[in-house]
Amino acid sequence: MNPDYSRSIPQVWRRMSRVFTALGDEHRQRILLTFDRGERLNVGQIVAVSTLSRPAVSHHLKILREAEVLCSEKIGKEVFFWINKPFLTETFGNVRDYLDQNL
Amino acid sequence: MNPDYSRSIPQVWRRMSRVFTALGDEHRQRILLTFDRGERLNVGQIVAVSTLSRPAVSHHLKILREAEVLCSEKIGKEVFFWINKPFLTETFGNVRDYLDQNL
DNA sequence: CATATACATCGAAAAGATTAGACATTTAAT
DNA sequence: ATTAAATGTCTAATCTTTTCGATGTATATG
Repeated sequence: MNPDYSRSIPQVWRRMSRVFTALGDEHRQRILLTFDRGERLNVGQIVAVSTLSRPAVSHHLKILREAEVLCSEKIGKEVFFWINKPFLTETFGNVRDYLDQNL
Repeated sequence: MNPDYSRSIPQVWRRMSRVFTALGDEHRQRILLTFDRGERLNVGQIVAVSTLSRPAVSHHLKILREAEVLCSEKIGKEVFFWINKPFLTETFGNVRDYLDQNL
């Protein structure tokens, strides 16, 4: 048993924590799955297929961006989002490796 | 763009959703990381290293069990928990494969 | 059978997350 | 300089999750 309740969360888990939280919400999962391969979507497009208001979508996009699940770039008046696929692939791989090696 | 906002969550994601939610909470992450390799812990042991009350720990264990992150078995008066490592390894692998193939 | 142990559940309070309207900001076009 | 378009932020209401004391249930033990 690892009793070190205060310092026990390793780095790979800390970074993953926000990913778990970000993807634990069904609206945010739907946003993620709205993207086709390599596609970039602006906020208006995401709002258009969502059932939520624009502020709500904006809120969820912020959480996804802060978790590094999505990247964003402002071009003119628009803000484009896309999936941070390298990060997600690496992170899920890391978690699986951590499981294999430590748990 | 995938505009099918209502039916778009694939099976692998539906099952994963509860895992994300379960692991999105820091208390539940700490519980998971309390286990050593292949170890089985009873509720009392988990409560002992936690900063939470027994009902709170019980609540989190229920969520982890329902997400299939942990397995449990009652033996006598005690309930033992252990990490469902095969499921976690498989599920994180599935998610990574899904990312590679679809996003 | 009475008591103790280990755990789960109930219920209410507290904390936190989500939501949408109103407002603010940035950028482009006239 | 005005106006319009795209997006972000603020705020308050609502909803959900978390929390713990109290109570309930199952199992073992004297």
